[in-house]
Amino acid sequence: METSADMPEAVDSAGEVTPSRLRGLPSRLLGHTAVYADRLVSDRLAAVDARRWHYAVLASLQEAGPASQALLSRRAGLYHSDLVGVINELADRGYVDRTPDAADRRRNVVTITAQGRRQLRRLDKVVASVQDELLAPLTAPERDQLTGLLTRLLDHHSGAVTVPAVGGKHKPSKRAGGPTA
Amino acid sequence: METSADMPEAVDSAGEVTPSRLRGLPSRLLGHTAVYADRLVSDRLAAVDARRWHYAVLASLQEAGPASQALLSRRAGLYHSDLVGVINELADRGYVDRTPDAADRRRNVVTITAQGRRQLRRLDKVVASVQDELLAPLTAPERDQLTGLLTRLLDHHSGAVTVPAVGGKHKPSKRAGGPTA
DNA sequence: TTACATCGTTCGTCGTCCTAACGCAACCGA
DNA sequence: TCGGTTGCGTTAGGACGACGAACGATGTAA
Repeated sequence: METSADMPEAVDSAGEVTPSRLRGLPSRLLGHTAVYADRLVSDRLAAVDARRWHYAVLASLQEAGPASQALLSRRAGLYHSDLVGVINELADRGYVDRTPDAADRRRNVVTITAQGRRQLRRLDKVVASVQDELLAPLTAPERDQLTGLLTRLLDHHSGAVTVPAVGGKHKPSKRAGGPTA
Repeated sequence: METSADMPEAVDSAGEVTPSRLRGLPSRLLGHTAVYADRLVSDRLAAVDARRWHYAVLASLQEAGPASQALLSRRAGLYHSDLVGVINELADRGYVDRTPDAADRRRNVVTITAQGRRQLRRLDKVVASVQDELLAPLTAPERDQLTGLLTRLLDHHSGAVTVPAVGGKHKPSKRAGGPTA
């Protein structure tokens, strides 16, 4: 259809309408809502001096028990490079202990502390309320639909070994190889 | 519930299960799928020497006609700071013209060229096929459901003037003020 | 012993979102 | 006609997340 492109004085008119090509684009909707969600979560967590990964790591420790950093990074789904800082922060706040493993001196064993458990419970509440805030406009069954659909997308793309390398002509393509999550 | 946390030898066992607290979290699902989608889109676009913003800007020019950079940035939803580089890239490739506006010498009028239109058509195909790839596991009605739900979330949070500033105690909160998009 | 894999850590890249400031030009009210 | 405000394009930069590369120290298997 190509909505008329050669209208003259469209330079001004302050029309700030999103192009129709973009308005319904799933990838775009996904990206935008994710940005909103991230901001919401980060802000709410910052109010209790926490970050997203704090929750993931504490939850992982609580549910699956003590772990080496390598294992922990696989379980929580963040890069081992980035885990270091998170563990530092959690240790500074007294939420986890990081002690060298006697059995394998390469490893650190990370353990959640009593304070860590208390913080985790606090975060549970914050996270739950943030989900509620995020999904406010949706009814309960709609929320289930959404998480169901997203879960299926995620599952699908996790088995697919990521982006089968299209035509790799122009650029070295960057970003190949499946993620950890 | 608290799934047993004090199981002994959980340090190894290579169990890479995502904690149950995280598995169904909408904000997390959203973030992860968005990352996947972004990567998919970026990779596919890179194959035709394009980036996400290229598409947004070309689409905006095509649908709403020539515009100053300021207006364009509002329409396409990217920051004027970042627009500069995008326009440079598009101009380098001959997809847009950037000419000073005689009527208002502060402005540049950005116009899509014939080549730009051709590229846009190319990108249309790429983008469409990427959506298909992204939503592969979903049926047509399910896809509609998903975009519908996401749209509603987005609409809701767009009117809400963004994050009503919770308690602002620990940190200066960073990131206040509503976004452009 | 030699070769290789793993672990923790540091550093650096890239893209996105967003702020701040600059010089310039246009506009508006006095 | 002037002076202030506002808008424009541009540059520089910070914060943050996903991700890669490499290194020394350690474990493990040939």
